Amino acid sequence: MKLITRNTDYAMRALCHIAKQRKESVSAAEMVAALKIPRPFLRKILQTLSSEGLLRSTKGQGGGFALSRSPQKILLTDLIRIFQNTIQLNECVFKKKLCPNRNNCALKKEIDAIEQDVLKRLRGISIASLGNGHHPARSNQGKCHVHHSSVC
Amino acid sequence: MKLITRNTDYAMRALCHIAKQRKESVSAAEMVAALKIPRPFLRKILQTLSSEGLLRSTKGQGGGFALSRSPQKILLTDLIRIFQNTIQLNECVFKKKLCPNRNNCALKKEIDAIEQDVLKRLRGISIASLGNGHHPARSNQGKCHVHHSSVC
DNA sequence: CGTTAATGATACCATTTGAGTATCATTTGT
DNA sequence: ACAAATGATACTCAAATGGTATCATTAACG
Ligand code: FES
Ligand code: FES
Repeated sequence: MKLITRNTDYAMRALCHIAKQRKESVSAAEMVAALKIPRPFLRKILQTLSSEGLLRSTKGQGGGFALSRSPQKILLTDLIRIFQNTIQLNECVFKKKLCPNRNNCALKKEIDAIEQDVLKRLRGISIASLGNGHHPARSNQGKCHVHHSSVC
Repeated sequence: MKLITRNTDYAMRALCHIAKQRKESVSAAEMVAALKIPRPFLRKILQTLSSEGLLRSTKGQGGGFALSRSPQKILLTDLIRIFQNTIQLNECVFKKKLCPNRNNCALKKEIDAIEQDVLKRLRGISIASLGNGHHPARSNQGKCHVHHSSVC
C-alpha cells in the first residue's frame, strides 16, 4: 500500500529541480547528475511529463525541459494521475466486473470517505509548496540527492 | 494505489459472516456457499486468520471456525497488517536501503501526516461497526454475496 | 473401528504492476 | 558534418497479487 510510486517520486524531484534552476531549460543529463536517478528511467519519465503537458521540451543542442506552468499549479495529484493508474483507493471488482453493489456497501462508504480526505490533502501539495520554504527542512546543502524531491 | 486487497476484503466478509451466525463454529464450506469466494482461496485465508489468532478452529466433523474475540475488537487494520505487507504509505527506500534523509524531508512529512489520518480512520472500522447497523446500507436481503463484507 | 467431514501444511502457478534498460530515429545549434 | 539533445518504442526483470492443488491430520458418528 504505497501512496506514491518511484515514478511519481522521481518526477517530483525532477520538477522541483527544474523549478529551482532559473534557466530557460534544463537537460536530462544535468538532472541525472544532480538527482542521481538512472538515466534511461529519468528520460522516460521526462518524456511522459512532456507528452502529458507538464513540461515543454526543446530538442537539439542546448535543449532540455522547462515547466509549462507555474510551480504552484503542478500538484502531486497530477503526477499520481499520470504515473499511477488510478487515484482510487477502492475498487471492488469481481472477475473484472464492477461491483453491482456499490451503492449500498458500508465498507465502500467508509473507504470512499477516507479517499476524499486523502485527496483533499494531496491536492494541497505542489512542487512550489515543497520546494520553496513553505515547509520545514529546507536546510541541507549539497550532498544528499538520494531521495524524494523535496529536500535535495 | 489500493487501500485494501482482495485477501483483506475476503477476510472481512468471512469474519462478518461468522459474526452474524450465532453458532459455535462455521465451516469453510458454509462460507463458500454464502460468500461465493473460491473455496481454496477462502480456505487459505481462514487458515491464515487462524494462525494469526483471529479465529479459533476446530477440526474434524462438525468443526469450523469461530471468532477468538469480540467483533468490536477485530479491526480492519488488523487484517491489513496480516494480509498486506505493511500499512505504511511512505517508504522511501533506495536500492534496498532506508533513506538517509528521512528526518528532514518535506514530502515525507506531508505523507506521514496523511498516513496518520488514514490510520486513525481505519482503526475506527471493525467488523462490528460494519456488520451490525452502526452504518447505513443494512437493507439488502438475500441475493448479493458478491462483494465486500459489509453488505451481503 | 472405519468412514467422512472438517482443518493444517505446503507447494505451486498465473497475471499484473513496478522498476528499469536499450535502441534507433529525429531535431537543432555550432 | 557533428554533437548534443529529445522522441518513440520495445524489451527485461522482480515482486506482489490472486489464485489452485495436494496430501496429511484430526475428530465426531454410525
Ligand atoms: S524520505 Fe528520503 S528524501 Fe524524502
Ligand atoms: S462495493 Fe462491492 S460490496 Fe462493497
